[in-house]
Amino acid sequence: MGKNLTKRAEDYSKWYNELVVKADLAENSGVRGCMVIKPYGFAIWEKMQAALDKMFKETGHQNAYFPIFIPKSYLSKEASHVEGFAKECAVVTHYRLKNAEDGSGIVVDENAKLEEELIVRPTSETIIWDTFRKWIQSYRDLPLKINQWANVVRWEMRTRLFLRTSEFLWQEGHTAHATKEEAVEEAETILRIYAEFAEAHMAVPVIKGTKTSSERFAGALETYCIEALMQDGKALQAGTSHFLGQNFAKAFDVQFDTREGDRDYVWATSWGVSTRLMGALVMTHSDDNGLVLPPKLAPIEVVIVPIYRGEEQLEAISEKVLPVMEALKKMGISVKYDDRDTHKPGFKFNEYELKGVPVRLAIGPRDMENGTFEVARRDTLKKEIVPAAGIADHIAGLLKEIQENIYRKAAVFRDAHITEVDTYEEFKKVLETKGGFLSAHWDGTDETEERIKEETKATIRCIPLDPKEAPGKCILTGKPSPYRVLFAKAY
RNA sequence: CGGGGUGUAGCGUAGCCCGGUUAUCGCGCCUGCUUUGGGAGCAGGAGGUCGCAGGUUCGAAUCCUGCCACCCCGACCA
Repeated sequence: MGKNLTKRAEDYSKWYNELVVKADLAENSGVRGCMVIKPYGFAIWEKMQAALDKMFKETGHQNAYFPIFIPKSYLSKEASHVEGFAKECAVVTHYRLKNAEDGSGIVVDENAKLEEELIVRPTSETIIWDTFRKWIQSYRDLPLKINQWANVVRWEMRTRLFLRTSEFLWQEGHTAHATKEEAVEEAETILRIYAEFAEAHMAVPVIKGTKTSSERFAGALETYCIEALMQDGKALQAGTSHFLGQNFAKAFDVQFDTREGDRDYVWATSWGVSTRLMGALVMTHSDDNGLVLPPKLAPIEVVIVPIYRGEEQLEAISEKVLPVMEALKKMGISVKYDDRDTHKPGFKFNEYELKGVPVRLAIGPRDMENGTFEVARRDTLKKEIVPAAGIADHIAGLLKEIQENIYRKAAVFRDAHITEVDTYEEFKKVLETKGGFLSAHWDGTDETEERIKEETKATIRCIPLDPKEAPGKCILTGKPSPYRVLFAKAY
């Protein structure tokens, strides 16, 4: 990311905010940590949605929609769940306003107080499980695999654009299964889908793992996660998938008749990814010239900029451009022809670099003579002259290469920032100087994790799946440890 | 909720300490001409409750009091 980026969070945040605003992605709306997602940014989100939705449906999930308001009493049915969310809920207490008697404006009508307050959903487990009770009677109704695309509200004390906004968009999956094994398998399947989406579509390499008990979702028995590394050396939790056991089934009394004629509680999972992924996308690939978007998620994959003098030249150029656009569109590549005469080519070049458009074609008098296009790629900023004949195929290949290249670049960076450390001194030193993930031994206790967090601000991001058996000693206490876990400072 | 900081045009800002003509500059915007292969040049122009309310004063962006909003740090955070 380069010269403008330092290891200090406040500088990074400044850089990031500026980029996002300038890149037409989003800006603070001034509504308590919310964000306005501009059309260009939302187009990225829509592409993410489409790809994920396809993967969910291919694995037997169906979309549905549940209310945004949750009766307060629902939230308290699962003890650890309410404990985890109670402190960050927006509450609806009244349903009517009126004109103030002294004419000072609109006030809440105290006569319109709700019998039971409504919570603006911070997540939908409770209202969905209240519904699942009515939908599930027999093993024949299982598995029930539902996904919802929605907004949720969490009244965080401090917010950060994309990463922790008061309101955010996400998908939340909720499933019910007849057996524990099937539910665990579901949670792991979703984790694989998330990882595949992050790596193949977002070009963001991730580490799959499980959370320690202190970082686990409120109400879950196991939380699986994918963790990504940002360019400033901090980790970002990019998605979670939870095995909920029978906690919610018991809290909401969801029982079913088994094949054997018994009665049992169902086994549950829930999982989600949010607009935070867009933050991950920006912070993983962007450079000092602006966004770098992976072709698979770029709203515009190819932009064509004509360089001309006068109407006649533009018409002649357009004649060459239109067949290329047609050919690209036939291949399913999104292409924009920017023939505005209100901006000069140089301005457009910079604008589309800022927006992260993967490939830019330019065509001017010189190319008209030679029968060529100038092709520029966003990831390396390199330019080449390519014959017009067969250019669509060339571009299709280039887009694939860019998709792979930015993934490779991010993976090399990530791998270079996983450091094995064996002493607490080394741990602290690497954390301060290099950052990134620290692979270290831990004695498995909450107390040790807590103390390391207090002293260094690093947390255990995950216990990697299928850890190599490599016994060692906890860096803090020296007690035995079966395998290494990954620590990092996180967003 | 505690500590620190900032509010001046669409955006970024100078001026404030030490009150005094018409509130500074850059970007952007509008008009015209020339330009167009890496953010164009020149000329002209529009745009302001100086966060809000009150006070001191002949006079307040500037001093005083109160309030509000936002940012940063902390506590908090699938």
